Amino acid sequence: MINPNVSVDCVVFGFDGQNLNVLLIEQKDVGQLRRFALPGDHLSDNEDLDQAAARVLKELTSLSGVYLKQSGAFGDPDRVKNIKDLPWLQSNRSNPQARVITIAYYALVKMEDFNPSASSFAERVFWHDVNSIPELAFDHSDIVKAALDVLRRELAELRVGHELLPEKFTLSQMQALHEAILNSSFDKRNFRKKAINDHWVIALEEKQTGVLHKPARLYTWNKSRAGI
Amino acid sequence: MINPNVSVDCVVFGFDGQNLNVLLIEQKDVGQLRRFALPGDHLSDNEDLDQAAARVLKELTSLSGVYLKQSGAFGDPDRVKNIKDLPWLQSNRSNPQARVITIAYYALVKMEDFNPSASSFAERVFWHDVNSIPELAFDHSDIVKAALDVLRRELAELRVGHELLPEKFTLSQMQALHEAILNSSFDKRNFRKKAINDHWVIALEEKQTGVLHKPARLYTWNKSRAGI
DNA sequence: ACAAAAGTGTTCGGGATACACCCATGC
DNA sequence: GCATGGGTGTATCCCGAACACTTTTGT
Repeated sequence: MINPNVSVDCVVFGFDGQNLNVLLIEQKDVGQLRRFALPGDHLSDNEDLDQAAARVLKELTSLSGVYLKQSGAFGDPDRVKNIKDLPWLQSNRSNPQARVITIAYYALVKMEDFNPSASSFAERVFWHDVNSIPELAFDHSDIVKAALDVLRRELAELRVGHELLPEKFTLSQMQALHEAILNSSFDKRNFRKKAINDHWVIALEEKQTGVLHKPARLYTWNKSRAGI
Repeated sequence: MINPNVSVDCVVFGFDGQNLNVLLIEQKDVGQLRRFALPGDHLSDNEDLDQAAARVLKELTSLSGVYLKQSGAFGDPDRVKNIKDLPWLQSNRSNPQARVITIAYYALVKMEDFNPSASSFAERVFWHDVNSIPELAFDHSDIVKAALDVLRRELAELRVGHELLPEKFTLSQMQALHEAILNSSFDKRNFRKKAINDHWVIALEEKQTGVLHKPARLYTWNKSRAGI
């Protein structure tokens, strides 16, 4: 049984080594409207909120094994009452009027690790650059904004981001990650000093191969230090 | 109509100039069990989560005009299934088995400003020192812990705490507030330097009266600076 | 030899910390 | 005059910010 009053929505941020993206779905809708939304659906009985988020994400996008963290609850009584959302609700919900409280989750993944693929509910699943998100269904734009805030705060405390780089990575890759998430840029020397002095990473006796420039030294996360 | 699946719980921190306390209720229970819990109840139709928190708090404790902020959602399917909670649920809920997802809110108040008084659901409403909280109903102990974490992070960024001091206050009072919330102590000189240099406060040309020692200078919040 | 990214050191200013004594008032 | 909290200054350290050139590899 599903719970008609409670849903979960997932804000999955994807990093491709360059830019930060958000995973969106294009919902099947009546008419030729293109509706973009976050992957989300109702809570089922006997499942935890965390489990629900993981299940829903997998069902809608085929992504699994993603570490989802709660980022807030959204319960405006009118959050699913906007006229623009009505056609979709009417063709997809047994009670389109029902009020829905949603619990938002967010996650960070390496885009290359996941091959999102659409399921029954979604016509299309795709990544979209986080800096130019189109209009989304319901209050999903607010949910993304809030999740991004939380993400940035967590990154500053190094509680997220470990899953976004390969096992062995270069400091430039790590810097690109921080720059993409925080949408800013840092001085290379200062960034490296900090990463090393604060023991975020451990230097390996290994270098990149196959690059057409000076190969960079590889590093790995200092697991005892970082919030892994 | 109330929503059987969603509730709000309020963690109201109270400051008396000395110590940090939490507002608890003693629920009416069958038998002679004393049950302590956070003020909380189900969401009603057509009310926002924020409104629900304010309403519930007022109904149960008579506190109103309190700025409540969300601190998390708790949705373990078994969070209201513990045997210790069953008698109360049976005598107070039409469907004691119903699963309940709760949205937690927290607030900070001056204890002297509020005279909590019990309502129908609560036998007693009282403040309890935050450092020695008794066992609470459901998962309310976890909710308090989580709220305290959020509160401390917000205080560090000076986003809370303004409502806890009189309009005009001394720097010692302010320091006591920070020390109570963060459960630590600071050097007087350094604390004052920071409060003044960072323009948290504005010095007034006024002094305390009626104290049996050197009267302290009074200050007020710098409203343009602080997150008021 | 050239392109492309890696790698590296120093200076400066500001904020956090540590620390001990005199001051104004009420009784 | 004594008890009580109010009030003040300085030295040190560490961190963050700014800033430009040389090195290594593949082609």
